[in-house]
Amino acid sequence: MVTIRDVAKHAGVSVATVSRVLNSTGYVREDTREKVMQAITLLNYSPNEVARSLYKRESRLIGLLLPDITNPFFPQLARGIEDEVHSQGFRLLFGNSDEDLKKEAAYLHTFTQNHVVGMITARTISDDETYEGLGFPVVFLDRTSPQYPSVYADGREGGRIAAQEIIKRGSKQITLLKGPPNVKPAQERFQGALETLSGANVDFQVMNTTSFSFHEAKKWAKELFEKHANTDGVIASNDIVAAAILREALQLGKSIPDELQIVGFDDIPQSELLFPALSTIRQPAYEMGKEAAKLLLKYIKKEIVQNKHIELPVTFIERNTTRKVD
Amino acid sequence: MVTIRDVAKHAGVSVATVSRVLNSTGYVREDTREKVMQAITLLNYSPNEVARSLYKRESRLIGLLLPDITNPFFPQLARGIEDEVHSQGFRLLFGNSDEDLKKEAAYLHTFTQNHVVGMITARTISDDETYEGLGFPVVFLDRTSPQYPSVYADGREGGRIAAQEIIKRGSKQITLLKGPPNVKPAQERFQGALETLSGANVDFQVMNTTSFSFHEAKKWAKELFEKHANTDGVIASNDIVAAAILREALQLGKSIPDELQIVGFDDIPQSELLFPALSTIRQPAYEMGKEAAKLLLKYIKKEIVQNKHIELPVTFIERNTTRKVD
DNA sequence: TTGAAAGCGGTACCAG
DNA sequence: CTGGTACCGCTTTCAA
Repeated sequence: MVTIRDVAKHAGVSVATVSRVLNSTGYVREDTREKVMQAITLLNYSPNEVARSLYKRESRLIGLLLPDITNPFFPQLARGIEDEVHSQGFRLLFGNSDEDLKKEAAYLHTFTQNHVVGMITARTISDDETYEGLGFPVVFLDRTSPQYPSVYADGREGGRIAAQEIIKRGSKQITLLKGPPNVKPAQERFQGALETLSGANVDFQVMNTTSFSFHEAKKWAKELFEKHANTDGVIASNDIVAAAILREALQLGKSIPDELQIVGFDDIPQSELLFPALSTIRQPAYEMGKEAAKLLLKYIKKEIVQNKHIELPVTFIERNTTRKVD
Repeated sequence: MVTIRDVAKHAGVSVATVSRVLNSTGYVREDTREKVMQAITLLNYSPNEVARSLYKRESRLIGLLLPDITNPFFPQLARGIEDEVHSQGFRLLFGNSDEDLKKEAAYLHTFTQNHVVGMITARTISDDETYEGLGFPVVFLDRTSPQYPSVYADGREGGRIAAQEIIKRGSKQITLLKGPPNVKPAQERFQGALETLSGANVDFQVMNTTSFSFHEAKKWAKELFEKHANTDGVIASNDIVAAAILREALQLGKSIPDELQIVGFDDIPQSELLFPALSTIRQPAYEMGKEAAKLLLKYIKKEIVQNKHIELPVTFIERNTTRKVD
């Protein structure tokens, strides 16, 4: 491994000088700078991040904590974050929390022990004390937080829109899925939809689904049609569940969207490939990730931030599990 | 930040002693060990990974390079890796390469600069020189490599099985999708299927699809039925493309699987939620990730490894885009 | 069984 | 404009 000392020796200068040209700090005469640069390229030297990190007490690493990368909503987020962060020269220390306090604590520990300059967390359970006194900026993603900077989509509005659109298209006996009680964004969608449904001239029922997983989704779908065979509109808690319901409905021979309309939530890439293609409420996941990264980077660079809370719009993506209106 | 010196002072010993109890190296009398432990818990001390990493020239970080986490096959891999690695006390430095040599080089650089103890790469383009002289073990995932340890599924066999199963179920005019030419596993599947198809009593055509992306998938699907309207069996290069084809076929009013059979590849979680549920060749992605991590960890711990190449079996998952046989 | 001290590879202060 | 050097926090000889 070639060190700064090797470079200094080769260039016939001191390590201090090499450090200066490396970081473009302080004065360095042009010709010595060039000597140093030559030595650097000659030796193919590149500074040791760990040593730098030790002295400066900060690395170029950013912590990223997601509930579960296996949930199709998160890869988009992660990608948005990575693209932004990478373009600014930072790298990601990544972990899945499973919304498990123990794992989360382990990662927070890792992050501090490795001198990350900041972190992004998409945890949705609401117990913010865990994040106190961390010593580096934290951005919450996919949920609001009064104290912490955060980036999120307007879930409540999304819920409202979902309900409005399905009502507008003629469903009269709507089933609203509740989604995991501890996942805040899910509950906001739910509340939004509930709000609109309550005020509208339709019948509706709430079904208490408690998870998002692939496995469970099939279960909810079955249960839904057993309990509410006559429903003619479903507002699902996310696209996975919506896909499972669509599947079950087709299985039962229901015609979509004529007999039954379905609206999902998230707009994961796969939703477009379903048949009929899923109508859904889109959350701009990639952009959310990107915005979160930008926001964090501002804190890291100690720029002044105007809005510590960034809300991104949700939009109704009309595809073919809802009827057309004019 | 509380350092080893603080602990030493509190315990009335030297930093060397604290280090010894921390690492359980060398001799330390039981009662001094206890004094130290008390000081540690009292001060809530935990050692600085960066300092440790600098001296030892190795961290507890593992590099993970995936082509694109947004491709639904990779989150499973990533999760398998993370679970294993995390359980053994290691953490992940993660990046997407987009199969781009520049980005890849940037990450290799990051990994070395941050003293990773090893890395896993799922890159599929075959230019192994990039990985020479890295100074830490590398495990290739999702593809073979003669020199490097690697974990992969038997793609060729998968291709054969796909072809056998679709033939067995009566398709006579089969369309085989080629998949991205630079993605090795895709080409192996292709070759396997081609091999079986060539030797069988069926007509078939090869369609040259060059990517896996969601966006392109729809295009291939359209193109497929324009070019080969009379095809009665499709072997897709992965489940995304298969989903797009299923979608297009249903759109065109084809009855699945009676008129047209479709076999995918990968068995991503979503495939089960399609209607009809997708028959596919399963690659055990999670297990592959886990095995890759285990293999790497063996190298890291300098254990003797029996097989540097681990091949996992692929299996035909019979669902409803293929007909039943008895 | 313990402590002093020399690094690991950088950064930054201070003197010249 | 440049060099010497202390120091970041930990590990590991070496000597006591």
